[in-house]
Amino acid sequence: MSERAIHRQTGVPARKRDGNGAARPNDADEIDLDALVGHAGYAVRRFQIWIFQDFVKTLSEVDIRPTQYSAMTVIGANPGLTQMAVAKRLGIERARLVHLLDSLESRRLVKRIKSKADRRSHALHLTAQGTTALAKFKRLAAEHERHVEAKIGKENREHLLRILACFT
Amino acid sequence: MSERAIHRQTGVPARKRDGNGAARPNDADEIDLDALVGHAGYAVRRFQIWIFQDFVKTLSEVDIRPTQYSAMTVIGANPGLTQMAVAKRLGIERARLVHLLDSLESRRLVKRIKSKADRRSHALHLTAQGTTALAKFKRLAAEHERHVEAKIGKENREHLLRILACFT
DNA sequence: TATTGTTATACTCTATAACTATA
DNA sequence: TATAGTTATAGAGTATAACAATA
Repeated sequence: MSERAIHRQTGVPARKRDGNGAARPNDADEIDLDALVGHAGYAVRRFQIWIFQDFVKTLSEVDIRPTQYSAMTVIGANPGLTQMAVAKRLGIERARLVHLLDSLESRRLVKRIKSKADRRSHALHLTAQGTTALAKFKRLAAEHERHVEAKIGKENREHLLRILACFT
Repeated sequence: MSERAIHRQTGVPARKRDGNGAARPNDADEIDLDALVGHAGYAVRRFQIWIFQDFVKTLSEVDIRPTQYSAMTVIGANPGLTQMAVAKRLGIERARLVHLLDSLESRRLVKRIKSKADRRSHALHLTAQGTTALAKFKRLAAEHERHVEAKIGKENREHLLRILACFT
């Protein structure tokens, strides 16, 4: 056996020459991220992917994704909002919100009511079923939040929320 | 003029009844985010969108997006990496990386070299032109990073990097 | 004229599955 | 049989533009 480091899982040499004159550190923990380590955006993107996947997994039994959850939460707390208001508040394209509400409405979680004051717009409400469901979604989302806490630490999570409060 | 609060920009009444019995706080700063304020994922998502857009805008003159930048940076610092190694290290699907490299290769920024050691794989390198270009991309990315610093503060940015270091 | 909701299009990104050529 | 790269597909998300109904 060579004196060269062997990858723990694959048993493949961690580094070798390929005949093109370049070292090939194809073992993930040896690859230099270079400038990326100083970019907040890179860390945030990786974190966001982790959070997204944990959220989807934790709420998989109710089949609710983050954007659906955020829309229902805002509608639940502010019954009667128009689609424009929800879209602006959450930073979602109004065209995108149409499909999102279509899916929630077809599941009888949300309803659109024609506004009498401005007949162009809809007043958004949770259905009775939607209200019950949202309570469960919130319990599962709180469980997801505990996963975040376990991953980065209680104080770090709270600090993060304070740092990013200006974006909400 | 009514005594009711008027929206600063639109001059539209901030709150009104729509005849469906529900208050409609359709003014963005009056809408209650409810449980969302306690979710790290919501804040992170909003932050990530802001960062993404600022990055794309700051690097628009060179037409480079965050994922392209991260791939070129890693290839530049680790010449000879295989596609699999880059994909795993950056958390990109290997199928997605194919198209990403196609576009970089067609712009003569990156080249694939058939590996002699394992003829299934490619060794990735920057071209001379790619090396020069990456230096400019890095200068612009540093400028973007200063925008982040200006937005959340120097210390908060550094703290954020430390908190999220475990995801890079 | 401007706005709300809608439809449509295009492009990015994520997530798979399957194919090929190699190992 | 397993892996690297590729191709293809589907769904989510982003970014536009245009249209009908209404203001």
